[in-house]
Formats: sequence, structure tokens, C-alpha cells
Amino acid sequence: MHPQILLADDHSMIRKGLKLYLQLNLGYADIREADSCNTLMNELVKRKFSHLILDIILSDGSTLEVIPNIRRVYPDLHIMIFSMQPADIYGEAVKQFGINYYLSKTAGEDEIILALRKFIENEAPLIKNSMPGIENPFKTLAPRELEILHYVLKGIGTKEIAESLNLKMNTVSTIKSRIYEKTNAGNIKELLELATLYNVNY
Amino acid sequence: MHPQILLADDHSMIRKGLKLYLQLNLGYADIREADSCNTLMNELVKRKFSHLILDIILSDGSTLEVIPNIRRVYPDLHIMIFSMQPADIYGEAVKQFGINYYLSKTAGEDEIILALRKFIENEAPLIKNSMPGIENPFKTLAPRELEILHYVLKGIGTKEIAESLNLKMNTVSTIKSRIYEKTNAGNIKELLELATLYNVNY
DNA sequence: TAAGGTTGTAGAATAATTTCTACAGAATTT
DNA sequence: AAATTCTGTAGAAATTATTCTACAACCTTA
Repeated sequence: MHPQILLADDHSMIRKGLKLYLQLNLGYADIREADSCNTLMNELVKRKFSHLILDIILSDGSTLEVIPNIRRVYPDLHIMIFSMQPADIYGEAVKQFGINYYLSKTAGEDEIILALRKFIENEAPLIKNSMPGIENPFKTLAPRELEILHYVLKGIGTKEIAESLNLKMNTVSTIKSRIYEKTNAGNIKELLELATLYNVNY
Repeated sequence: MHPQILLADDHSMIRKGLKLYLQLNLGYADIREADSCNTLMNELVKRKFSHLILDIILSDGSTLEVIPNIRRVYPDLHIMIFSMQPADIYGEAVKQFGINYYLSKTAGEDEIILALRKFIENEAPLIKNSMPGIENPFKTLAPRELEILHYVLKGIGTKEIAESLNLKMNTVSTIKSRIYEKTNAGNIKELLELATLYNVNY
């Protein structure tokens, strides 16, 4: 039973690195790639996969939007998030979708390698229960809030966000106000500062 | 004369991807890695390199801080920035240091490959060499524009600025639009980035 | 399981911001 | 010196964003 792996990341060098690594060092040959949510979904219907490794942000949007669908249609697919975003924020959000593997791109090489092997060999989940400590204000954001945060941090306006996500502007504004409330930021400047401070990049 | 290449990136998978790619597909074997400004500097003194490929943000800070030193000590080293940051903002800044190769991580695979080969084979620069010396976009701002910029950079809104300066909101908006025009910023996010980049504290 | 909070979504009303246009005085260029 | 561009200022109109309210579906907790 060899694993069939799909990699979704919008940086081709990340895909190359992962793929070559998985092939050369771990001996998993059956690997395909996707760079957008769109191609990701296409690949998934084309054939069967056992493991999916994906970033949160792809070239055409956030995978948080498509993960619920993927989960519903392929309940047995093993999914790992491999992202720059800090696990203590996005890991929480992603657990709601039943995803227990979250690996940071900034992790050291050894850690990444270990995590990859564990993931593909279906060992224990990688998200540890968060340690008590400083409150990360972004940790309390709901999935949709994170998604919209992503746009806000890029400097995109309410109207454009609404259009991108097929929402009413009111909705986006409401969610924005919840983001500001939860993070205690008073304006975009402060929100950007906080995001930098807590290492939240879109 | 085989090229001696140093890769500096804080994502080990990017380094792996680049390294394996350069080795397997382009046949360049002599490659070393660094994940921080610190190790980058250490590698440089350890031995001679002909080419340096580096990201702007490493684990311990921005390479913009160390590039001037590197340039001074190794004037013949060929340097390429390989970064997620948009070239139209950072590319300009980096030209000040005499760096003419800027490649985006989000570029397609073909483009990346072409750029890498060109770079290592010392072909034409990838950032067009426009005007000598970098214009600081903030330098062209009129006094009142700088005054209002000051408020804008603090995240203060048009209405409040107008009240503080006893102006009509229209006036403030007009001046703001002139600021955006002159700096070529598309939104506050970009304006803040530019301000950081050019050390504008006003 | 009932009660209470959270999340995702908007309508209506309101407020903030931008755009387009204009104009006079200052600065700069030809 | 005349012509041109830049600055500082707004009115009117248009656009964009927020607020306040609501509600159903979900989650959590006592």
C-alpha cells in the first residue's frame, strides 16, 4: 500500500523541495502537484490520493474555503497543513475541520523531515495542545474571520473583499469589526503591527 | 570556472528545492546553505563564493541590513534576491545596493528556472537599470503633504485629520490622493511598507 | 437539555472617504 | 516675462465603509 501524495503550494520551489525530498530520501514516488485551489480540486477528482499536503494560501485564494468540501467528499484523505502561518493560530482554526497535522515552513529541517514521515506513515497527530502563556489575540479568530483578515492585511478594501468572497459589504464590515474587537486593534496600522508582532502574515 | 553558490533562506524546503534543482537539472554541484543573516555572514568568510541567492527576510532579521556590508567586502559577488516581497517595492530599494537580480518566489516554474540559469551564467540583469540613484518617493512630497502623511502613517482617519488641522475632509482626501500618487502606493498597507523601507518617521 | 455564547450572513440607515472639478497664489521652467 | 506646473484649499456628487440590528445555525456549558 504505497501512499499517493498530492502537494498544493503556490511556490514552485516549495513543491520541488518537498517532492524531491519525499522521493529521494523517503522513497515515496507517487506524488502530484497543484498550485491553486482550482487545480487542487481538479487533481482530487482525477484520481485517488491517500495524503494531501497543502498551504493555506494558494494563488487563487485560501484553502480554508475548500477544505470543508474536501473533507466531506474524501473523509479518509489524510490532510496536513504546511504553512508559514503560526500553528497556534491557524492550527486551532483548522482543527475544526478535523485536521490534526500542522507543520510550519519555518521549522528546522530535521523537524520537517520527522513530521513528514510521521504524517505519511499515519502516526500520532502533530498539533500539540497549546501551552498556556501570552494570549495571542489572533488565536480567537474564527475561520471566516481569519480568511478576511488575510485580505485586510493585504490592504484590500471592504468592497473588493466582498466581491472576492461573494459576500455583501455589510457582512465583510461586520466581520472586520469583530476582528478589530478581538484583536483590540484600533485601525489598520495597529492591526498590521500586531500581525507582525505575532507573526501573522496573510 | 564552476560557480560557487550560497543559498540564504529561512525555509529549509525552499533551500532544498533550489539546491536539488540547481544540482540535478543545471549541474551546479558546489552549493552551500544559510538560514539566518548570522550563518550567512559566517559562510561568506569561511570560503569564496561567486553567487549568492537570498531572501529578504531571514530567521534573525532582514538581509537589507547586511547587504551593504557584503557588497563592500565582496564587490564581485553576484547577488540575487529571491523573495516573496513584491519586486516593485523592494526591487527599487535593493538597486541602491547595486543588486540587479530580483526574482519572485511566486513566479512560475519556467520563469524561475530561466532566471536562475541567466543569473548563474552572468547574463543580463533582471531588473532593468533605469535611472541612476534611487529616488526616494517621499522626497517629492510638499510640506502639507508630509504633514498629513504623518497622520496617515499613524493610522488616523481622514475626518480626524481634518479636524486636527482645521481643514475640510475633501481637502485632506485630495492631499492623501496626491501622496498616494507620488509614492505609487496603492493602499495604507503599501504606504506603511514604503515608509518603513525609506525610513520615513515624520 | 435548556440557556447562553459564537459564527456567518445581511438589510437599513448612517457615516466616512474619495472623486471630480475648480481656482488662486507660489514656484519653476522655458 | 510668459507659460507651465505645483500647492493648498474646497463644493458637489458619488462611492465606500461602518453601525445597528437581526436571525438561524452551530457550539459549549452548566
